[in-house]
Parts: sequence; C-alpha cells; structure tokens
Amino acid sequence: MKRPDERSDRYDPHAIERRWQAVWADEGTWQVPNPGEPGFDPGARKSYVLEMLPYPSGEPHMGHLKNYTMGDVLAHYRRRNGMLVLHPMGYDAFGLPAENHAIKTGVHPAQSTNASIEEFRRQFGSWGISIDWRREFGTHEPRYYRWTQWIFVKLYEQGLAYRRLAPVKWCPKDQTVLANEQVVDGCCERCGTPVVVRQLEQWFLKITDYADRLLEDFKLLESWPERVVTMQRNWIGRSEGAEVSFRCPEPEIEFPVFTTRPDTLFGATFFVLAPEHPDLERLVQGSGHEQEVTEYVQRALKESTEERADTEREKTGVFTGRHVVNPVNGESIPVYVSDYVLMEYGTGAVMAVPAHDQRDFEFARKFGLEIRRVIEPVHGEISEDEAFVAHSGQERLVNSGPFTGMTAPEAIKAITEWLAERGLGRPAVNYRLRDWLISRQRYWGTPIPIVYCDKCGMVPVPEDQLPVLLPEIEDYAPKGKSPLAASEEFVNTTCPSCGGPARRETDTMDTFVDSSWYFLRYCDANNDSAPWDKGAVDHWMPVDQYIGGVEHAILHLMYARFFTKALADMGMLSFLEPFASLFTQGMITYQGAKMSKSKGNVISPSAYVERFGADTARCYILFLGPPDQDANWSDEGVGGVHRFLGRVWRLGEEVAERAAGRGAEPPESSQLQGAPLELARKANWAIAKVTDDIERFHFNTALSALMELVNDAYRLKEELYGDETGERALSFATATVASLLFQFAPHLGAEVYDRIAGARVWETPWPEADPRLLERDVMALVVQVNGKVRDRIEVESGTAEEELKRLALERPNVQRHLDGKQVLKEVVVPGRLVNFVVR
RNA sequence: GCGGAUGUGGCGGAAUUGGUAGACGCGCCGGCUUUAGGUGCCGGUGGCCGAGAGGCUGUGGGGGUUCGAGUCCCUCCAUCCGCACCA
Repeated sequence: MKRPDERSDRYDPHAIERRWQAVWADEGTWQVPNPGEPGFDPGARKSYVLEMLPYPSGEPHMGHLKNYTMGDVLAHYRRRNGMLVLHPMGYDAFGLPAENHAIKTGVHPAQSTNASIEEFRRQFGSWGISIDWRREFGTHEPRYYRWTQWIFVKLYEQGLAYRRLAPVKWCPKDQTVLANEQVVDGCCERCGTPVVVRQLEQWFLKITDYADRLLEDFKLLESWPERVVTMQRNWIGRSEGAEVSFRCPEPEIEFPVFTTRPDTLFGATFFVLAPEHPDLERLVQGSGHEQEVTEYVQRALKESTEERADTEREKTGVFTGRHVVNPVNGESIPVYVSDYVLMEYGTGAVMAVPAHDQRDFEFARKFGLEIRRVIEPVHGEISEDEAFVAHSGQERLVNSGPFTGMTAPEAIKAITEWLAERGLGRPAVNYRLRDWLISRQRYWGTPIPIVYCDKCGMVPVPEDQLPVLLPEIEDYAPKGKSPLAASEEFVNTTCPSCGGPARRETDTMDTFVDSSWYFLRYCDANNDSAPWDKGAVDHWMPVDQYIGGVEHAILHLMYARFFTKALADMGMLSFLEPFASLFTQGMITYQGAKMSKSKGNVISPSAYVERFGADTARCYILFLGPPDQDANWSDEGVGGVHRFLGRVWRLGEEVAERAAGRGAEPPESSQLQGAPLELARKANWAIAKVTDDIERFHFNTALSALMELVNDAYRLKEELYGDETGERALSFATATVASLLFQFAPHLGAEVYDRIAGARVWETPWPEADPRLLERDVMALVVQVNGKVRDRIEVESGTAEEELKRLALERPNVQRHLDGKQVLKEVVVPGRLVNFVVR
C-alpha cells in the first residue's frame, strides 16, 4: 500500500520549481535589451518595475518575499501585455549593521555582506523572481561607488555639496553624526541612543535649494499614496510669512525674525532668543544680566534634545536686560532668552505675541508680561483658544494703528508691504527642511572623493582617478573620527591639482547617497565609461511602478527625488521625477506582532519554501490581505493556499489525461449551453476579474477568483468528460487557471499550462475575456418590500420593467408582505432589484 | 495638540458608481473514499426564534439623508501610524 507521500498524484512543488527555474536561468528568459541591442523592439511599450533594493543582512525576510512577489506579478503581467519590462535587482550593501557586526566578530564587513548577498541571490532564485540578472550590482562594489563618487564631485562642482562647521546630531554609541531625518524623538534611529549636539566640519548636500521644486513637482507624479505626499510635504514644512527686523539700539544689533503672522505685529509685547543664538553673548555684555543668562544657557544646552522637545513642561527663560524696537510702532519691548525658541528653525529669534500664540501666551503668563489682543472676530466673541489659531477673513485687526479694521489676510499683505517700503522687512518663505548632512565617521561606506591640499585647498578627485578605493584596515571600531583616518597610506596622497603632498577626506557618505541613484544605474549597469548612457536612462526612466515599505516615505524617496532633479539640472537626465507611481506595502507580522529577534518570533521565508514550495509562499503572502495593509502570517493559513495549488495541479494532471489534446483554446461560444457554458463563463469572468484586480493591486481577491474557478471546475468536471464541447470547456478553463495563476505561482502556472497547451505560458499574450461570455442571459432579481429582501427570481436579462414588477408581484412571499397594504412607490433598478414601498 | 489611516462572523478578509452583507480562505461540524490517517472529494457554518416555510436581528456607539446605507453626512469611542514648542 502506498503511503500518501509516495502517491504519484501528489503535487511536488520542488521538482516543478527546480525544472522551470533551470529553464529560465539557462535561457536568460527575463533579460531585457536596451535600445540598440539585439532583440530590442522600438515599437514595444516599456515598463520599469522596481522594488526597493534590499539591504543584505543575514537572509531575506517575509517583507522581502512580499515586496519582490508583488513586483514579479506586475512584471509578468506587463510582459504578457506586450511591454518590454525592466525588472532588475541589486543590493544596498554599505552601512552600519555590517560594520557593527564586524566590530563584534572581527569578520570584515565585505565578507559578511557578500555572504549575505549570495544568500539573497540564491533565495530570490528559489522564489522564481523574474530578474534580469545581468544588471545586478552591490552599492559597495568599486564599479558602482566609483560613480557615486563621480556624482558627488558633480554636485560639488555645482555648489550642491559643501562643507561647513555646523552643530550636528551625534550618536555617542555609533560614534557618528546623523542626518536630521535619522533622528527620531531625539534618539538615533538605528540604536535608540539619545543624540547629542556637536560642532563639526561636515559635508552637506544642498537639498534646501530644491525645497520648492520638491513640493511643486508632486503634480508630476502619476500615482503616489496621498499620505506619503503629505508626509513629505510636512517634512519640507514650507510656510509663508515675513521676515521682520527688530533692532536693538544698545548694543546695536539687528534681529530678523520669521513670522507667519505679520498681522499680529502690534500685539508683540516681548522678544525671545534661542539659547544658542550667536548674538546672545554680545547682546548681554554689560547689561548686568550676564550671569543669569549664562547660567540659563548652560543649563539649556546641557539638556537632551528629548527633554527640550517636551511640550508639556512649563516654559522657562530669563530676561536679558535688553530691549528691541518693534518696527511697526517704535515700541521698546524686553528681550528674553528661552529654550522654547529653536535655533534650527527660522532665525532663532521670535517676536512674541502672547494674545495670539499659545507658547508666547504661556511664557507671558509665567513672567507676568503684557497680553495685548490685536485681532477680533467680526461677529461675536472669541475664546482664548480660538485666538491662537485661525486668522481668516472673519477676523479684523484692533489696536493696530493705521491697519486697524482690516481683515487678517488684508493686514498680512498691507503690513508686509509697509515694512518692505521702509526696509524693515520683506515677504519670506521658511522651511523646516535642512540641508542633508552626509558625512559619516565610519568605515563601511563610499569614501568622499575630496583631497585637502595646503596650497590648493579643497580639491575634488578627478574622474580619471576614481574610484577612491576603500582601503583595507585592521580596526574599524569607531573612535569619534573615521576609521579611515588611521590608514596612513590612505590619508596621505598627492594633490590632483598641484602634485604636492595632500590629505584625503576620511569620512564616508551616508548610505542614502548610494541608494539615491541606483535605479538609474540599472538602466545601464555595466557601463564603465560613464554612470549611464543618457539614451538608455531616458528610455527606461522614470520607474513606472516603484514598490517598497512606507518606512522610506521621507528619507529615501525624497533624497532620490532631489538627486533626480539635480542631475536633470546638469543635463544628465531628461525627466524630473524618478518614480511615476509608488506603492507602499504593509508589514508582515507573526503572532500578531512585528517580527523581531528580541521577541523571538522571526520566521523566515526559506522554511516555508522548503516545506511547501515557493509558489505556496508567494501566493500565501499575497492572499493574506490587501497588500498596502499590515498582515499577519499564520501557519494554518499557508496550508489552505497549498491545498489550493495542489488542487490546481491535480486538475491539470487529470485534464491532461482525460481530456488529452483539447488545448487552451476556448470552445466556440455560440454553441455553448449547460455545464460547458457555465464553466466557460466562469473562466471568462475570472479573466476579467484577475486583470482588473492586478491593475488595482488586489492580489488577494485575484487569487480568490481563481479558487472559485477551480472549485467550479471540480464541481462540473464529471459532467464534462466524455463530451467534445464539455472537455474543451474544461481544458480551456484549466489552462486559463494556469495562465492567470502564472503571475503569482510561476512554476505551477508554467507546468500546468505546458501539460495542457504544450506551450510556454509566459510567451502567451495576456488573455482577454470574451464579452459574449461575460453577459448573463439570466440574472437573479431581488425583490424587496420596504427595502427588505423578500424573494429572488431568475429572470431573463433585458426583461422590461413592467414585466419585472409583474413577476415580482406573483411571488407568494411578496404577496404576503403586500397584503392589505397600500403600495406607495415602486422602485425598479434594471438588472438588480424591484422594491415596493408600502404602508 | 495637528495630520492621516483603520474598525465587518471564532479568525484573515470580500462587497469598483448607495442596490442580495459575509465572496475566498482558515477554523469548526457532518458525510463519502468497502479498514487508519496531519490525504483526497462533497456538504454545512453570523446571531436569535422556528419542526418547516419563514421571521427578527446584524458591518465600533449614537443620530441623519434615502424607497434602500458597510458604503454618503454629523457626532462620539477605540486602535494604529506620521509630525510635534516650526514662531
């Protein structure tokens, strides 16, 4: 007697998957030519389908499976719709985790990274992802980072990369600076250590030059999630207002402030400087308040970013003993120093209007300062809270000299003009966005290609001397300066300009620089005379569909947009936005929680691929739910999808035997009736449904549609065998299942299609539903009384309204509910329902 | 505090424009596969009442618009995410 696992009719995913993977690898099936290369079809539409490149650490996780499966579905779907599809893969290989691992274990980051890349590559292969592997690279390879350095030099030449002494966020644990974007709640995004502020000479990229265009060009995007756009918009934080000058007569210092509310200028009753304000010391000198101010500043600077950011705590501050003049009324107002004013926003100084600003109000109340209301509603009273927020046409100025009586919006304009005419202010726009700090005092990154020469100063490394290779070093442990500084032969070099002795920059670049242009390199990955050929990039770009996690909503996506614009401005690209459409996927959780090593609930795709096969793992992760939402992986659930694929396989085997040679062509639709018609209809319904669902990223419902089709095939198949038309319908339906399933479960789809049609499904155009089979000749008419369903009738499609009403009234259950009542209204929705409104 | 999202059976989820709520899957219950199955096939499965026909009820709570609301409007609650002393 045969044990179940020995049965010959058992779905064996591993044999099937191995077989088709070998075909695709041998034939290079998913390679796509560039313009001018053999096989390139200038008439075909292009589509660039890209998933965010993985950071290779350990082995791939469930998020990767989801990400690359989604992309693969689209890539296949678009290929079969006649498009030339670019679907590449690479690795974001530089970065701190590999380096920290190296410090712990002594294994060189290159070694662990490469081992991980090999594992990623192997698993992507085992998942059957359709990649053009000729375009693969890691960002840590000199043949790649050579061009990262090249781009840096170009940015430098444009004045978009610059070096300056700046207060920077420093992570004491990682011993490196962080970009503003990498500081979360005052802590290092990576390790959670509270960050401190340090003054350092650092490299910045001038992303602020592009703030307006980063906002403006959202309109060029085809399809981005609204919330990602909103997040970026908030991050850039553009606000319009005015810059207004407050002058201190003694000592003579000008203090410009930024305000969005110039209409409240007459309500400014005091003035506040940030503790870090550079003019503070000079201001206080000789005021008699030096000691209190110094003490306060010392205390404020010692506090962590976290503590200072707490909005709940009471306002603190001290009087400086100085006054500044309010330019609109010449009034002298006292100057305070307080930590609620931030040096990094605006000018580090604010005019305080306690009647119309919550924070100023709190400060004024604590220090007993005047609160002067200058805005009042046109109608009615305004509560204290409301006074802080809105300024609309519904409010008018009071106590505001010549501007009294104007509405708030009018006054904003008038006061700003008045100031500008007198050289006391001007309209101004302010941003929350800061320049991008890219220096990292770490080893495992792209060296910054700059040389310091005593004679020539800062000299960028010329193109023919790139790449500046990352040297082999003994000790990469962080010491507060870059480990590269310890390598004498790296640091000491000759000046590219004068040939004299010079020293290299020893910082490396933030890894986000590496990933800000990788999508361009895929277009021409093996070019060793340029970062890319413009023709190739202009052909493939922009990415038509980008897919990745929301966690990159701000950082990566904004940096990549910035790079694209900067490179386009240099004439190197002919488009302004890198990613036309963006899809952000939800997280995969396990046991209801985010997977993490500390929780011990990490599961790996490879375990499921080994047990059930890649097709099951791929389908299950998509069947789990809508892909933009978080979804919980459950071990019971996988079994259900695996059973479904087993059913597909057995159906394929059985049909290939019992309806041999019937092929994939649909039977002539005009002759169909009964079971063959029903199944042919279902198959056409599935074609339409799956097509639509893929377009809408509703992969879960596409798979349910296929399950329904398979269920119907099982239910009807015994009836269909032995009859020419029946067998053709069954064979067609089964081939359709395989064809539609191929995108999700490529191996099984290819196998079953091959068994039935003797053809390669990926070379078969995407099927189109036969419109004649999408129409129903009978439909279920719902009969309602007062909106409640009382019966359902099978009626012929196209039955006239009067006839529908007549048929509905005949039904006994409808009669019962109408009995003795007066019909007030009859609602007929053709093709759907009849509703009698009675009393 | 501001902004955004989500809330539907025991569970994951379905329901393009307002028109049969619960597709599909998991789980559970039952039947068949002349013996066993962590196999396969078939059927049932929101709750309550009822022998049945059928009835009542039901999409986080409350209210509204409509012949008809998971879907639209108002309001409240809960959970999650982003930003947060941004002048």
